[in-house]
Amino acid sequence: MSDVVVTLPDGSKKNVSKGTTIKDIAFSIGEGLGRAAVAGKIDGSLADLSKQIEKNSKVEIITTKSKEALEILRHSTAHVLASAVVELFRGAKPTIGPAIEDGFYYDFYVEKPFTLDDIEKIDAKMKEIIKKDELFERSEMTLKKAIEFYKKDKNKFKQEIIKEHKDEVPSFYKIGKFMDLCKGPHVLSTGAISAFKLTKTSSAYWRGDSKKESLQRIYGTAFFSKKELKEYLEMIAEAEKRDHNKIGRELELFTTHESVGQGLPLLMPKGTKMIQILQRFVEDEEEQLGYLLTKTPFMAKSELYKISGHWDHYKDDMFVIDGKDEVLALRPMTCPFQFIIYKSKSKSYRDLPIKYNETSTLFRNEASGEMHGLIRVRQFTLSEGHVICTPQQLESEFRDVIDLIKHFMKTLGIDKDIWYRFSKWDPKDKKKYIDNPKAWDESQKAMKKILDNMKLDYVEADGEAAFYGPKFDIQFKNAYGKEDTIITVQIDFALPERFDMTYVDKDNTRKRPMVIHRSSVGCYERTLAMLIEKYAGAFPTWISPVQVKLITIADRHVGYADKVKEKLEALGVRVEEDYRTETVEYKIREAQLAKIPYMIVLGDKEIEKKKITVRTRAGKVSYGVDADKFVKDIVCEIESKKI
RNA sequence: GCCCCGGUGGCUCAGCUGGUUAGAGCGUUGCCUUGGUAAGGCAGAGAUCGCGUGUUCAAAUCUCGCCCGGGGCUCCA
Repeated sequence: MSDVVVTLPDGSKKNVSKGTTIKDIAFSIGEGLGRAAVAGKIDGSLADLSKQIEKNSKVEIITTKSKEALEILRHSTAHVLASAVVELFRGAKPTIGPAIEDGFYYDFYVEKPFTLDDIEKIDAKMKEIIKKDELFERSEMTLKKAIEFYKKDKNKFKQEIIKEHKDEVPSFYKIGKFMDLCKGPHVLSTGAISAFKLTKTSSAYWRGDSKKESLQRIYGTAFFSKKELKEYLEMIAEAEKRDHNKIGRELELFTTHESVGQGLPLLMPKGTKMIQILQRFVEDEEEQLGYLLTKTPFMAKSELYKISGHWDHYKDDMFVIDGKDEVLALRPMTCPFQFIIYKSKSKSYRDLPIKYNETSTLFRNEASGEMHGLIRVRQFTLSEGHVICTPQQLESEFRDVIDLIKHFMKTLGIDKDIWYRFSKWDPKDKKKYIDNPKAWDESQKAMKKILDNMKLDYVEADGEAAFYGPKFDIQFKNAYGKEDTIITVQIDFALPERFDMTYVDKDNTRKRPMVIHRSSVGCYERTLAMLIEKYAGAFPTWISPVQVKLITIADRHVGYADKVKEKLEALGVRVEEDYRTETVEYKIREAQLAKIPYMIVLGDKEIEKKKITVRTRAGKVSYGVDADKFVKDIVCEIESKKI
């Protein structure tokens, strides 16, 4: 048999006979490598361990340590899941089952949705398949045969996939009796799957299109060891303890009530206090930067939204009101209102840029399954603003906006928890986007150029733009790992024209200004949610709704405590008292659970010496502290907004 | 809008293969007690068991519909 040369990643070459498998190569390099091998790469493309080498090529061994290996394992587990489902549920049609960030899922077309019981049965069946250690056997079919195969199986989804990839030879993987269309690669056999867990079910649309068939999705995850799986599940449980929806309610920041309605949280005094602090901070900082505050109506006639394009592109998401003689709608955005203000008087190039901001209350009629705590609501308050400028000013104004956002993120201590996304339009989606390909192209190019000039690190996303222009989004992940946009900055080419906004330039001609739609801290509700999860409720002092908790040991200390409280409050420190007849340790514990930055414990000694005892929430204790000095320190800390 | 899970005093939960006045802990109210060491003592208040409907001699428990909360899909600040 003739030899072929394989080149390994370290550059070394190896002569092997034609038909040698990747697995053999791995073992020939070393016993350990052989056992750790999951798959391989031939000339850069992934391949099964059982793949035979046919010609001179570069070969790489993928071991359990690499990210790709984990994806292969998870995707292989999805096959096992599909095998179990097909065996247990007659008529279940497998569709797709990819590996995702933390695991995998598989979508099935079934008559009846899966219940929790079904999941248990599927789980048990999967364990059986794994125990049998079935081989993943690869085979190929002609296009015609493959379609025939799925015609017989009445699986139109797979047929659709095959037709979409009609330039490729359809490959199949078989475990036991279950054949599944798949590119691969997979682990050698089901026995390689040692630790998996099915995590949740949901419905999902075929091709992610809500007009297409509803499929049943099963999510799961898999790891190379039980220990890693356990650690992962513990990590998830830990993250969920930070869930703003849980601790936000526990800390009495907000509540909901069924009689108020979905997506309409009620901010309680403490939550409102936090938002007030944030709002004042934002409005003051923006005023320093030349922003002009506006206050515009919560609703307008449909005419306004027809001009802006909301009526055509956004109506489904608006609350439309019957206003007796006219049709009104609650505003989903403030831009049209601020544009009307701009237009109320003619503008010279000398006036630009004009920067309006508004702490605007917005209403969006989200689909009923969308609402989530403070993150996704039907009424929210956005730090919204519009920079109206000349095209020449666009780049520097855009930079200023980003700098402002960075400043706010840093102040809130979340600058390391966010990342950037450049959101572009989808030319195929005529309903969602204003149809003006030339303008889209120009504005997207303009934004990309600015972003690249600023050397910002960002990911690109298609079909995520606003209906009127591309967006630069600041993204974060919630306690469950779900991604959300916290802030967005948009370059708008469409609305200045629709509203016929102009300015008179140096040459005495009317010109079209550019508009930057921007937020600075995002919407207050969502930002609050993010802060709760970031700090697990233990907020930096300056934003904490209760900064100091006053704890008395016995009733006779209450008089003095009141005096201390007065002193603190006179200087704007937010104090909460706890004069109940409970044990001190219990009160302190409770205060710590409530994540309060400082606790003052008062007893006879403190009163005699006219001093206070201060404990931090971390447990650090300072005895005999002068109350005035403490107040000074805390005010200093708040002023510097140190974390 | 679609799928799954849930809704029992302010909170956390038990009861839910239908059967006497619906339980517990925490919280809360009153009195007593108080430098306590993960919860001082005693007494009390507080629940149309999410709402409606049906089945039944009988429903917190079973049907169906609706509302709200949660996890996903779609969508999105």
